[in-house]
Amino acid sequence: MRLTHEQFRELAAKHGLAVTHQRQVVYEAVIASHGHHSPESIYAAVRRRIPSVSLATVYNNLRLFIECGLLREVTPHASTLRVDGNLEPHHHLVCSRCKSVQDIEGDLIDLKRLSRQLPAGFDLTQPLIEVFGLCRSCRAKQ
Amino acid sequence: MRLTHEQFRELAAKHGLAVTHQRQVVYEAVIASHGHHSPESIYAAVRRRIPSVSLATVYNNLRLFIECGLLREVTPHASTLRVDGNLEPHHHLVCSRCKSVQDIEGDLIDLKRLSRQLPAGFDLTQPLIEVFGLCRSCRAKQ
DNA sequence: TTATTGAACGAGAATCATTATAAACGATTG
DNA sequence: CAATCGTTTATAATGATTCTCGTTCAATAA
Repeated sequence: MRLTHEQFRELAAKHGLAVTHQRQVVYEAVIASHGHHSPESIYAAVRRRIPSVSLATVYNNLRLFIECGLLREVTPHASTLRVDGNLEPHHHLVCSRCKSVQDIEGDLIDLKRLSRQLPAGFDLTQPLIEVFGLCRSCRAKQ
Repeated sequence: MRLTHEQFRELAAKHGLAVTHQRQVVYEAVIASHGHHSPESIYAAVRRRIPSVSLATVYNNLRLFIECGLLREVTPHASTLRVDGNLEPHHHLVCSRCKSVQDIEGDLIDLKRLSRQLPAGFDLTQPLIEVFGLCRSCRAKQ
């Protein structure tokens, strides 16, 4: 805990973020709970240390941390359902900023190597792969 | 259009779906508009042919088509935000059914080959890759 | 240390996408 | 023709997320 404490102060300084108690605790809650967590579950953890915290504060700080690169977003798609009628094997190139999706053809992946690394029982029925980055126009805007 | 007409009747027969006018038109709207579309935009397209259609019908049928495999879902994550404090390079294995995410290590991808296929201007700042399939427990339930 | 100021916080309202419910409809079968 | 079953419609409900606004706090300089 001491470590993330220091770590957060450094990161905050580097990104010009004010170090508030709430931010510190939100950050520590994410780091302490390994895995991929929802705002609600982080809120629950933070509440144990700051009972008066508000859910909006958790959301605000998670967004802020993601934007600064202190955290990664594990759900980088558009927030509404998208469908694709193309059932041919192809992969997706997703822009982390504007959420646009482009198709790419070709075998990008070494399937043999991948299957060796898969955890037992995971079934790659239709190996759709998505690669994330910045699209041309978002990169230009930066 | 004639083609998707036939195509849909065949697909519907194969999956035991009733062929209703609304379904036909929803399916055709998705296929006709190449790309990755939201329920709202499909609704708009369908309305031009069936002004009385309801948005719920569009949602119902998109879900149905996805479950049957007539369409692919382009937003296969949990519907709530997830964050990850692990900034080390790693990739994700996502279960298309329960939306769980596991980490995998290793260079899965041939970056040289990938960069050759990238459209101009796309920036792979942090090449996070996600591979979709069925996790062990969802496969067991099938 | 204290005063100042802009940023951050908390509470709750508002918004938006999606799903559930119930009534009406339509096709099919007896 | 009546009964039935799945589909559609309209609308209500839900759930996640963002916004608003009054209050409080952290950073900075005196």
